[in-house]
Amino acid sequence: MRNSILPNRETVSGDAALEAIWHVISAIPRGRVATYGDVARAAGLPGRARLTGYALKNAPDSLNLPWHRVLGAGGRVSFPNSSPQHRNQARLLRAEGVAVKNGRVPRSAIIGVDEL
DNA sequence: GAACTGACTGTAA
DNA sequence: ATTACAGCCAGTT
Repeated sequence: MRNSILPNRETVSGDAALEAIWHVISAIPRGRVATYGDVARAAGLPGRARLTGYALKNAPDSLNLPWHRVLGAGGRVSFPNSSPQHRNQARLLRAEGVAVKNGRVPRSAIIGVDEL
């Protein structure tokens, strides 16, 4: 069912999964980061790292989601090094005390599933 | 329903 | 370290 009854939603289907993902991301403490895979796993969606990306892209701004705290595996920024998005993310992370070095963050800043 | 796409990941060259 | 490639699973076309 493609939520055709929902009035103000724009064709969102995996609502539960997206909400779970958003919830996990919102729970990431300031100054820390998590990986897509770990977020998905913590949301009860093992193996759906990509879905995490989808959820993030599709996330409404009204949620004020800390999207910048979500990085690729090994604490890598999932955007091209020269991309404005990448720079923005790095800036936001540094603003909360996370050292971003060449699109990378220290392992110590990355938190595991159990801490999510 | 097949094919394409992706804010992913891990392995190999 | 970089690039390629193959799994991966859902959502979109």
